[in-house]
Amino acid sequence: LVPSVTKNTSRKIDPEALIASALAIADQEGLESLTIRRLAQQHEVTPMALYRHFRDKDQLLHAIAAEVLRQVEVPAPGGGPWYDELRALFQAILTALRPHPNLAALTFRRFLTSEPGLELSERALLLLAESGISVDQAAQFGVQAVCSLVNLVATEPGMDDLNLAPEEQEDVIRAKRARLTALSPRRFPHVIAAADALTCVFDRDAYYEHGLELIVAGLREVARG
Amino acid sequence: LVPSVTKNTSRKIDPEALIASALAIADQEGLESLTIRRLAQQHEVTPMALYRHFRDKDQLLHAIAAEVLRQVEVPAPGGGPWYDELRALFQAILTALRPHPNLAALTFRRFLTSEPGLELSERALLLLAESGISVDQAAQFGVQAVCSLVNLVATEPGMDDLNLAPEEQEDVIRAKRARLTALSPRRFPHVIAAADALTCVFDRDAYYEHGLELIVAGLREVARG
DNA sequence: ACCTGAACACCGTTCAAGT
DNA sequence: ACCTGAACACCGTTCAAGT
Repeated sequence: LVPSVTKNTSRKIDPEALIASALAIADQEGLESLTIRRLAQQHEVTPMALYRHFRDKDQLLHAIAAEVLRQVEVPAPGGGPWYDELRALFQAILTALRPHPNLAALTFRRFLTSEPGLELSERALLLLAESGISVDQAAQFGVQAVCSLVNLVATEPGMDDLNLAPEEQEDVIRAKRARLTALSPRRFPHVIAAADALTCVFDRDAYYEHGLELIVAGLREVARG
Repeated sequence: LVPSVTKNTSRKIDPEALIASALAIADQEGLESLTIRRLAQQHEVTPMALYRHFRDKDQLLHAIAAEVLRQVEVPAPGGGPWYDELRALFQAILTALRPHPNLAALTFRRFLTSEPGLELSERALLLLAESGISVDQAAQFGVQAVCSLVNLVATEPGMDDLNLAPEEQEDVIRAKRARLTALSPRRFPHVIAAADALTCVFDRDAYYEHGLELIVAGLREVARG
């Protein structure tokens, strides 16, 4: 299913090609399809050959998560108030994460354990420091905000089974909506009324815009004291 | 390691005891230790015997997540403003989740697919409707807030390896902190300054209080327009 | 109705061996 | 230095059989 971009004929593994196809597999078939054996097979190599390049599977996941974070194009400082700068930074992170919804959740733990993640964390903490809150509060709120950001992508409604065929995907969404609208209107009137929005995102850009606004608004408000 | 609370001598499976020990295993040894085979062994029964009570593993996970949500003691309506009522509801959810950090993340998907989850969702959506935002926005913001809530518990710093011995846990935290403080002070001054708060929560109650405040403050602010 | 036993198709990973 | 082959200790799950 996944087109092997670089057929390996030389029996030599290119570590960069390795994480590239790892990314491709996870994007197209889901994280559970990304296995050592599968990846080895795609590179026409023994599973054990990969262990020459990655200590274990966790390090492979670390590498692809770091790769996604590396693709964030950190905006140049714009001289605006801290919350506008922070919103721009978060926006850039969202832009990098959105093509990889299956990997988004994976990146969270790498914000403090990878080079590109640390770069982003440093910048976020700097901006939060400008807000006037304490260092400890900046740390907690920053981590919480980044977690929300990541989960905005990872839990986008209707993305649970992104690895299915588009038509099959529609069926799943319709089924979910049906289960909600079939509930007792006496007990769950608000759930029923919100069934559409709870099961599917119509305007994706608006979803991310509003989601980001909720995060930034919260930070602004707690910073005001 | 896990004391089998109910030794099974009758070769009959009690489904309630099943999910009880499933909860115990996940709590004490982590979600990856909760396997069909392990659970069957603890009940002195063949792995396949469990399939008489659960269609597959996902349904087992659903059952234990729903059980956690069932333990939420929904506060009685207090007549206060919507945000105070919502905070009280979220507070109650946190209280139920905190004893089960390894299961918290699992509950997110069950807020709309289990009886107790729907009860909580209905109440949250009702309160958000009082805030004056549209039904669709209430849906998106509600889902996002609940996700943040759940992740407050699931990603509490220093809880990554909760299944380790307390002393070993301290070592891990110290190691993480050391990796941060060893960074270049020129490139990552704010990360270094925040190293303590980024790796460990000193005052747990304050952590949850502030985290909850950030979530509610955001909702209040976007509701104001 | 409920449990057993053997088997299948997978995992990640170790270890010794090849070149 | 880098890859192979066989094996180990696991998974979830199917299927046919027992009682």
